[in-house]
This record gives sequence, C-alpha cells and structure tokens, in this order.
Amino acid sequence: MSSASKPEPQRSVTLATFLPYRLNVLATVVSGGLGRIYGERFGIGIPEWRVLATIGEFKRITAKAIGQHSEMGKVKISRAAASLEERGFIQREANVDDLREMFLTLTPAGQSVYDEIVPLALNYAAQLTADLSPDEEATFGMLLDRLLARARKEFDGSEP
Amino acid sequence: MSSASKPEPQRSVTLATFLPYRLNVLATVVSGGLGRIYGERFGIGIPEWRVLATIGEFKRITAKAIGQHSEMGKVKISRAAASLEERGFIQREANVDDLREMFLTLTPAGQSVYDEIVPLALNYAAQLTADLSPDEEATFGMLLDRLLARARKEFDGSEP
DNA sequence: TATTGTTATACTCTATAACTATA
DNA sequence: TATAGTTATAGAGTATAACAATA
Repeated sequence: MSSASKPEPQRSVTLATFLPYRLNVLATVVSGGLGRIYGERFGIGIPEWRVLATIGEFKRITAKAIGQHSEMGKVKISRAAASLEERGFIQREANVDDLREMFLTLTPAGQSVYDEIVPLALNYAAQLTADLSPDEEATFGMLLDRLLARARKEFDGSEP
Repeated sequence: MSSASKPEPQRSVTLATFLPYRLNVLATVVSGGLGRIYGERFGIGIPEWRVLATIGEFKRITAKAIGQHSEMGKVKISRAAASLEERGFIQREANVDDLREMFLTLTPAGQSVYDEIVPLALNYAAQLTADLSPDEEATFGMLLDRLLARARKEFDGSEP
C-alpha cells in the first residue's frame, strides 16, 4: 500500500478555484460589459433586453412564451414589457382566441433599436470568445449546457 | 466559385445560444442553489459568504485584501463584515502598524459556521460537475479562465 | 494629498403574494 | 377552479459620492 491512507477531506474553500464563484464572476463581468452596450445607448436593462431580444427573435409572442424562452418570471416580463411599451419600442395586442393573453410585437422604433443592438451584441460575444479556437468554443458551450442541465436537476432556483 | 458570395451578417440574436445569456443563466441557477445552503441554514447572503470564505481561507485579513481576493468593493465588504460581526461570526482588530486598517478574523462561532458550510459547498460544487470527466472539468475551468481574462480586457465592469 | 473604511442615498433586480379578467 | 397578466410590497444587491480617521 502506498502512503495514501485516506484522502483528507478539504477543510477550506479556495474562492479563486471554486466553480460557483468563478462562474458568478465571469457572468457578472460579461453581463456588465454587454449591459453597457444597451444600457448607455438605449437606456434599457437586462430584463428589457431579454424581452426585446425574444420578441425580435419570435416576432409575435405572448408574455408566457417569452418566459419559457428567456428564464424570466411573468412579473419581470410584465414590468419589462410595460417599460418597453412606454418608450414606444413594443406594442401589445389581445389574442382574440384567448383574451387573457397579449401578443407582443416590436414597433418600427423597437425594430430599429433591436437592429442596432443585434450586431453590437453579436460582436461583443465574438470578442469574448476571440481567444478560443472554434473547437474550444464548441467544447465550452457543450460543457456549459451539461453543467446547466445538472444544476437544474440538482437544484433549480429559477422562477416558477 | 461556390454559391457562397458573402457571409450574411446575422440579423437576430438567438437567446438560447447567446453566450452572455447562457453564462448568466448558469451562474444564476448555481448561485441560487448554493445560496440556499448558507442562506436557509445560516441566514447569510452572497457577500457575507464571500467575506466569510475569504477570512476562512486567509485566517486574518484586511477588508482591502478581501476585496482583492473576492471581486467585491469596499462598500459591500464593509456592510457584509458589519453584518457578520453583528451575528458574532467575525471579529475586528486594528492593525497597530496602520490604524486605518482592520484585521478580520473568525470567532469560534464563525469558524464553526464556516466548518459546517465548507463541506456542503464543496459537495455542491462536486455534484455540479458530477457528469463531467476530470479532463472535461479541467478543460472547462481552463476555458472559463481564458474567457474571464478576455472579458476583463475587453470590458471590466467590476468595482474599483 | 492619498488611502482605509464607514455611512448615505438612490437605483436596479428579485420574490412573494394579492389581485383582475378571462377561461 | 385554473391561467395570463398586473400591481403592491418588501427585500437583496449595486453604484456613487461624501465622509472620518489615519498615513
């Protein structure tokens, strides 16, 4: 037998190597950088950006469906949508088949803002991964998805 | 020549594949799960956990040094430290060589809480990566570091 | 003058529940 | 009864600046 008797349980957490911490730091820095792009130029925050991006992607969509595609609860979406409507970036129209629902669409002004943000956001994401080879980028994305799936199973603190 | 003339610039952002969004979602779910561990049992939040963890790691450290090791500004640290002191988890003692500074240390109660949290936190992190091979885990960590380095260079929205 | 740390203020984000109107 | 969405409220977290004490 080797000198390794029992693996010593670790008695401290090294923050710098602790995955939840590092993920949080990276996400914060990345979100902050991206937030400047749409925050400074268009005065919108993360929830508003997500709603705008989801409508931009699906063109005509209910708040509930936005929630399913953007990891946000109905409260956050409702407020973000109200704020975007105030600024004239989106419109609401009732769904005649179910009057509880409202379809959200971009106004021309909203489409224009969206069209301005998209290349900036894509460029930002591209800059972020500029040091990675395409393979590394794909690997990172794949591992990220697996971690996310695991985290959801393990414990999903997300909104109902 | 092939039919590929110019690569079409992308006209929309697909949220589900957009890296800043995915990082944010993963970090939020992971932070939320971990936050339950120290939140529900010990009534502390993320800034308090980071301060506790940093003191636990370095044993005796100033607020400024905590800031350098934990990505937090002095204001957040000051408040987290005040809260931890109120609960009797940490102590402050002046640095006689520079009275502007205060060394922070864990009290026996704080050490005991820390000793309870450490294995829970390590286990949480281990569960998170349970689906990854050691190689994959190392690769993910390496890529995460490179992304973080790039994000900081590209734009560091962190506190001064 | 510059630095460590605290306090004040205001703003964003989040979580919960109560409410409405429709189904 | 259940669902889509809104409103109310309170709690975290964050950013900024102003401040006190010390260097």
